[in-house]
Amino acid sequence: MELPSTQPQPCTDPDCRGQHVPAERVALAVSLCAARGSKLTTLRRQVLELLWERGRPTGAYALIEAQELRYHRPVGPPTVYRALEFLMSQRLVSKIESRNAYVPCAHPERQHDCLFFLCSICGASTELEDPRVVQVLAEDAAALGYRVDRRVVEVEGTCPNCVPAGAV
Amino acid sequence: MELPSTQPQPCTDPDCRGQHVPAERVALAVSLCAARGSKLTTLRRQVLELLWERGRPTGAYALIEAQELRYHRPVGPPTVYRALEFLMSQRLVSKIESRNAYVPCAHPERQHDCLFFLCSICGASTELEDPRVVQVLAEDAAALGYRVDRRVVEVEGTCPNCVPAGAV
DNA sequence: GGACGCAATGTTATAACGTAACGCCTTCAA
DNA sequence: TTGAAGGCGTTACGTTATAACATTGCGTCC
Repeated sequence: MELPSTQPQPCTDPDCRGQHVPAERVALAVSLCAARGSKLTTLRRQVLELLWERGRPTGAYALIEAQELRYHRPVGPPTVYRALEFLMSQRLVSKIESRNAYVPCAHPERQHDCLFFLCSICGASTELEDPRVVQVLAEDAAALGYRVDRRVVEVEGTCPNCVPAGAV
Repeated sequence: MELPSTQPQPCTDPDCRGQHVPAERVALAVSLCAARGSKLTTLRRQVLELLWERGRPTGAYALIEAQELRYHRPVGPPTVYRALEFLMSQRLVSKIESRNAYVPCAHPERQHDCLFFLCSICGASTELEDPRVVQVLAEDAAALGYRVDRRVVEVEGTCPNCVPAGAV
């Protein structure tokens, strides 16, 4: 049996195997922010809800449209970007740099940088936590003399649903 | 002694310890493209030269200005983006997704995806090759059923020159 | 030579992403 | 009650990237 810290953790919550019901995730965010004393306002919560409901990396301007449709509350770009900035500061959301898009974080209760696997066909993203990546990058950073603030790890490819069975 | 493939390779060329003279790197690109039968035109070569001379991640619009200044050849955005697209297809250049900027690749003769360490203070970037990262991400991708096309690994932090001696 | 085909580049316009600056409103504490 | 701070609205603009179409240059085939 290996140490937990040497194994990847696709989703360590026993009750969550991809079953990230938006309402539950938002409720978790509400309680987290309450505990932290950070203000998850209505607008910020709505943006988070929209990201969960979308289920895939979503651009800021798509969120603006969605906000109007879903909540009948028209918002400008600065408003949405400010909400995203807050949500990222709370680790409730991550930016997918290679797409200029945003995704909700499955497990904001754990402070970590995630890996993201992105399907270039269907657009889906899968979040993963793997301490080995963190470890290796930390070693490399130390060898180079770098201090690490943030990790961006995005793997683009084809997800299981989009890979024809048996194909390379 | 460990296997080579398990060690990071900051720069395995014996003659290159950061001594990437632009002219030499461009000459390498010329011979590589000749060998591959791909057309490194004057414009494409100039863009590559500019990237080497800049020595740090550079945005497309900065390249447009530099092209005008350095070669007295005004170019439009599509032209520069096409040149970058070609250079990336040849692995002569990588895009730094977290900055919307482009860097020349130190060792295009080796087909690989690199890690990049980025200094948020001075803007410098350091390219690194580490098979361990490739290996770990491949394992994670396999576990998730993903086929991997491209890896984006960018570590943001503070470089040795910008970290005050002894600081965290 | 000249007509064709094709790749590369030029040109115009616009899409997509992101932010600066300023003002109003609410909240909360002194 | 008033002043400070944070959150949001609004306008305008800056930055990054691409669509669509025109033009150029160059090799090939007749």
